[in-house]
Amino acid sequence: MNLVRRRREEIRRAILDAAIREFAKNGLAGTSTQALAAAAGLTKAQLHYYISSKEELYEEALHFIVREWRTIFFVSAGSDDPAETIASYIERKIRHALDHPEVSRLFANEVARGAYVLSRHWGELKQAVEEASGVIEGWIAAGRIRPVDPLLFQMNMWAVTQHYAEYEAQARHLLGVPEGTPLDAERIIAEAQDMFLLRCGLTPPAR
Amino acid sequence: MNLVRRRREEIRRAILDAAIREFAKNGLAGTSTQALAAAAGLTKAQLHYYISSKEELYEEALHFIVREWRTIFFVSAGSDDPAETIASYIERKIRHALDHPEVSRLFANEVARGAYVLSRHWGELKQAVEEASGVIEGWIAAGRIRPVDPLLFQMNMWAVTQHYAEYEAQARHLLGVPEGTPLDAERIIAEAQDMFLLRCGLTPPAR
DNA sequence: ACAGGTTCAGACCAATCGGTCAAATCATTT
DNA sequence: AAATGATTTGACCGATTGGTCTGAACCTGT
Repeated sequence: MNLVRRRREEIRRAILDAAIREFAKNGLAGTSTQALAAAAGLTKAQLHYYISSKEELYEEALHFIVREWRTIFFVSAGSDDPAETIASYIERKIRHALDHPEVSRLFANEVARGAYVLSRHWGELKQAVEEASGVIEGWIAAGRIRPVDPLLFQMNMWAVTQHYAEYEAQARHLLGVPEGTPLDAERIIAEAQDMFLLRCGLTPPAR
Repeated sequence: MNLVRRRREEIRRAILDAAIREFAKNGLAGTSTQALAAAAGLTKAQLHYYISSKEELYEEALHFIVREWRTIFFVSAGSDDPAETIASYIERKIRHALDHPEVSRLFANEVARGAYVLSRHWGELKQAVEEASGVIEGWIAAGRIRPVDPLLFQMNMWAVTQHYAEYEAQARHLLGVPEGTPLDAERIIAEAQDMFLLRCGLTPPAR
């Protein structure tokens, strides 16, 4: 029945969530199937009924993230206005990093290791980045923004927005925010937006 | 004799290097003592003659990094000129990231995991950051730079400079730089300097 | 009520884990 | 040359690893 199918999909979803959380914490090699099973509320044998191997689950989790990001973050979004486009991208990206830090951390960990598993999905990533580069170059040619290295500009936006997920523990400590309460998203977004807009010779919104 | 002592220190240094490399790749849990020993050119038993446990070696590696960084990176360096201070910090930081990416990666990995091992050394880090915040606030008060969130400004510099170590694989792919050749340090430094100087309302050097 | 497949759990596998140990080897001092 | 300490070695420990297998429990359509 489809009640059975729904239950199965719930379990698979729980496994994927657990995988992202656990792999983000200790990496591929550092995460045991035991720990994965426990985090998903299953026994080890039960987990292996749903997945075929740890490596495959790892790759599936990464693939899931890439697919999700591809649909959420596209620099050339909506408006044609450079300031609005950049500001909106940064806001969305930082909010995502603060709300789902494990996702960003898993991705970062994989890239830091050399991204061998991820390399299969790099084609789409490069394509998206080059599309955005085109948009930015258009802005420069039209004199709408100060000249910028389009690739590095994007990488730096990525660096800053990801940072608050990867370095959450450090940010907490430096900003004096205890474990329970969330980081001040507005403050972080404002500073990041100001920075990248000023880099482009654009006027940041009054605060 | 001291030839014996030198030999012992050579081995300990080889172990530390191997530890940084291996821990950076697979994290604490994901790195076996076997792999550590092999990377240092020793047998497992021999390794345990020099270290007492994997955890302790891990902590030692982290402590080494913090100590090293404390002496290399001090934002309030040399000159009193904001532009020069910022530009020099960024250059030093990015060169270090490109030359010793494993170091940055190990640190990032530990922080991403929650920095439980590192937390002991966070006092000194916070102190250094707050000193720098004082310097920056002084610049703002004197009207020498555009108002900035001093803490977030520093965190963003950290984010960008670290990024080219942590995301080296991605940067290689996007910039089209094959595995053997180094990334273009000048290009990366220039873009980063422009960004942070413009954020402060300062004029970047002509290129 | 029963047959059919789906899902589950416990025992189990070889391999590897971090770490120890005693015996052997090496280098150095006397 | 004998004695002494510093190193190295391979065998070994119990625990845990990723993964399998079997048989029981559980649904579900008839």
